[in-house]
Amino acid sequence: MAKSKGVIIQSVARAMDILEYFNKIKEMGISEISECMGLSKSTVFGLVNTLVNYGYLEQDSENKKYKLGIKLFELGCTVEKRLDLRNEARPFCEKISKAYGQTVHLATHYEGEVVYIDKFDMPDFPISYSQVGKRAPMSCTGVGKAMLAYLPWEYVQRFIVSKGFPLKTEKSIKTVEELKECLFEIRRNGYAIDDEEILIGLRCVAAPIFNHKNEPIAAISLSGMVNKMTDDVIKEMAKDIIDCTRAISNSLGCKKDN
Amino acid sequence: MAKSKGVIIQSVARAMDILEYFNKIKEMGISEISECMGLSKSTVFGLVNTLVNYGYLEQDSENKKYKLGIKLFELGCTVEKRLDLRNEARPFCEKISKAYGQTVHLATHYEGEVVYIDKFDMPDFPISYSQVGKRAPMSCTGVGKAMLAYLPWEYVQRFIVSKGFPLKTEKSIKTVEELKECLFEIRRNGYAIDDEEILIGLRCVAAPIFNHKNEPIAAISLSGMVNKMTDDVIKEMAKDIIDCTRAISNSLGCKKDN
DNA sequence: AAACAAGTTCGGCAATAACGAACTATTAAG
DNA sequence: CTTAATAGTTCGTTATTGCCGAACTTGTTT
Repeated sequence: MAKSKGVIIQSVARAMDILEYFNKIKEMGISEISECMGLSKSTVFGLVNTLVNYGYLEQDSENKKYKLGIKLFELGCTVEKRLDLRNEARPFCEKISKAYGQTVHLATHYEGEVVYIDKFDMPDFPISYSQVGKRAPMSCTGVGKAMLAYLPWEYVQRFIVSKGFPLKTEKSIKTVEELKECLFEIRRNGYAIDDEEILIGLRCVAAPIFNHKNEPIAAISLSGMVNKMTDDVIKEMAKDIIDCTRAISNSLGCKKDN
Repeated sequence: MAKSKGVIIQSVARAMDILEYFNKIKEMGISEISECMGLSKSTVFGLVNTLVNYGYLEQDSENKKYKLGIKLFELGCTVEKRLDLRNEARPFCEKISKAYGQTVHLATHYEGEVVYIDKFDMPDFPISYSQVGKRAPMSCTGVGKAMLAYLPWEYVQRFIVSKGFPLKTEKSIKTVEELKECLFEIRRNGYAIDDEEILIGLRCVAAPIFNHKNEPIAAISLSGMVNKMTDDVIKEMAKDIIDCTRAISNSLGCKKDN
């Protein structure tokens, strides 16, 4: 399932494949899992039973089906606290979201994917594709491209180019040349634009956040419907976003202005 | 490590023991883990390497140490969304917290322990023992006792009595008789009081939340310093908390008024 | 009441995880 | 600058342990 590097303990890998499955399908029984994963019922039962014992899965007493357990919430909270970036960024994101009345995303990257770690939605125009904790392709999002532009080319090569470009819409980046050109422009401007590349009708402006080692560890974006996001508006937004990301970067110990 | 029920897959159990460890000590190396768990370095390496491959652990590129990975944040967020209780309760908690200017906790229970799922802190008087995602003993907390009072006695027996009573302060419940007496009174009053039973100087009032099956699945508490929490104040607070928990219980499909 | 479906248990075989030792890499000390 | 020490990683062997198929149990449907 996952790209194996070095020693992989089969049963542990299978257990985590099962958890992964539950991240998509929230409730499943033993038979269902064993069918999906091509394992015998008894094997799955052993794994699931172990996961239940540790609180990673819970069994519904009514329909006997299993679901993700509260232990994952517990561990997830621990990780969340480590993301102190989130706390640093929160007031800035809130402010900018209110200022423009648009949705703001805060995201980090992990192995070539965007992971949303915070979101300030507009009640009247909620964006459903992004949810805190969820992933999205880097090449189709403003936040993703903003980070890619400042990541070493080996990273881009390894996690983006070699995997092929996911086509979310017909405007999504399709080739390496396109990507290179786009990243070059982002570095020149200091901000990234997503012009209906993940969802038709949606445009975003994003800028990267740097840590003390000057690595782009996150990004912030403002998203809105195409008709409201004219070139002039975007330019204005970009200024404010860059002010924000610079301030956050500084608070994380970043010295330079990228 | 954990109480084994049925088939337990050793390597999976060990992998989860490792994750558990990281929930306490945030950064560890291979040698450190292998020492703590009494396993050979190579065994630990295999497990850790598998966990890294799946994003459950991450290795710091500088000091080579490992820490909990972002995948846990991802799965934790999925679990969090399932806790729709949290969303239902949030406006009520916020309101009551503001009304009294005191800290409000929302907690559920799992295997005889309280798990905090939301918290509204007072900036000028933050309570540090409770953090979202963390656990606490049921017998020492208002929220815990409020739920225990309405849980079947087998539950109390199995998870509380048989485990012994944790003594957080000298006022913590020490005996079964004390507990029985206390739970009886909670049922009579409809609310629970924690009088410096988890932390000296802290008093709480709590009431349980019921689901559609009339099971006490959560509780809300108001906490404050002893001098502010006089008997009269507590009685007044109790009324408001019960109003809240009744409303939340109803929104979860609970018909009865307990 | 019987047939079915889903969860759970059992026993035997062989794959696999565990271990110790050897090998790097990095850091501390002499 | 050399050596020692510490921590991370790899390898090969062995028997432990996890895997499977089949049987058993429980509950539901026709």
